[in-house]
Amino acid sequence: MPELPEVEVVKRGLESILGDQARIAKIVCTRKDLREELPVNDFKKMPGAKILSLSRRAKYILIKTDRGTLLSHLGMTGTWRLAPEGQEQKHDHVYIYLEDGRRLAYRDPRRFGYLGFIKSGESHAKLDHLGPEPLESEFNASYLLGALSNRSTAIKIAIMDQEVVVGVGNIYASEALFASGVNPLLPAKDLLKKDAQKLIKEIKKILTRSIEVGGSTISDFAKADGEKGYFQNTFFVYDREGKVCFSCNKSKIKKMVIGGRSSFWCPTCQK
DNA sequence: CTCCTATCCTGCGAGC
DNA sequence: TGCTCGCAGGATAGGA
Repeated sequence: MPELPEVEVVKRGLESILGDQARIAKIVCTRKDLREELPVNDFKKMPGAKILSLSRRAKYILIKTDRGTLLSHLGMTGTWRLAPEGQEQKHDHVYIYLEDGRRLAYRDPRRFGYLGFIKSGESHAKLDHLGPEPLESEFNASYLLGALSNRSTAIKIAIMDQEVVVGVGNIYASEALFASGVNPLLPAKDLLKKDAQKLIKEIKKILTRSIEVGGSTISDFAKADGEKGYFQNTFFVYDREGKVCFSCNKSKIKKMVIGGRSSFWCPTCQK
């Protein structure tokens, strides 16, 4: 499901559910691994842990407790939801029981997701080597031009590389490139400064707007539970192969697999 | 270093 | 209707 906006909204949903008083009663795994092994031994130490705060880094959600931090990545199909007794679903892999009787379920059919544990005061390999957050000021044109200066790979692949900038996935990469008029196949190092500025502005704009749209559904946390797809966003190019471009009203949207991922663009608007 | 491919896994919709 | 096939929003390892 998720790129950065979706993860941010799930994080806020969890935040609103958990508040600042929640304590974990127990964590139960219905299998021993997702993509990687679940930290079942660390989970065993969690009964009684107080949840202190929720945060997000890249597409990871961090659930900080007084016994360490749970690290969640939703992969392609991961979802968190409130799951009262009797509302189990196929592919529920982990349940977090709260002391107040509620229960969170992590469901992930494809199991591309990840659940890990960070011991208090320690770092975690998954969080090393991540590029800047796209909505922070450090993600700016001079940074980006530097990061791309020796990259001959397509710009679309480059902006999806989490070491360049985090959180931009396949859909928003296509959308941001369209909005900034940059051809997705352009060698990254050939990006002009003015286009870098435009691209950064559009990435920030698109991600911010998507968070806002998703945020409006937060009160109904069930909606943060996948299946609904992205936030009813109107995509300008994504999944619009062969359809007329909304901007120039002339060209048909092209599709090409770039770096193994479907990519969409307007040949007129993106030279 | 960078680049490129394959791969993990299930579900769904298009097409026959 | 039922079946097969291709594809899906992520991330990584490993080899060139």
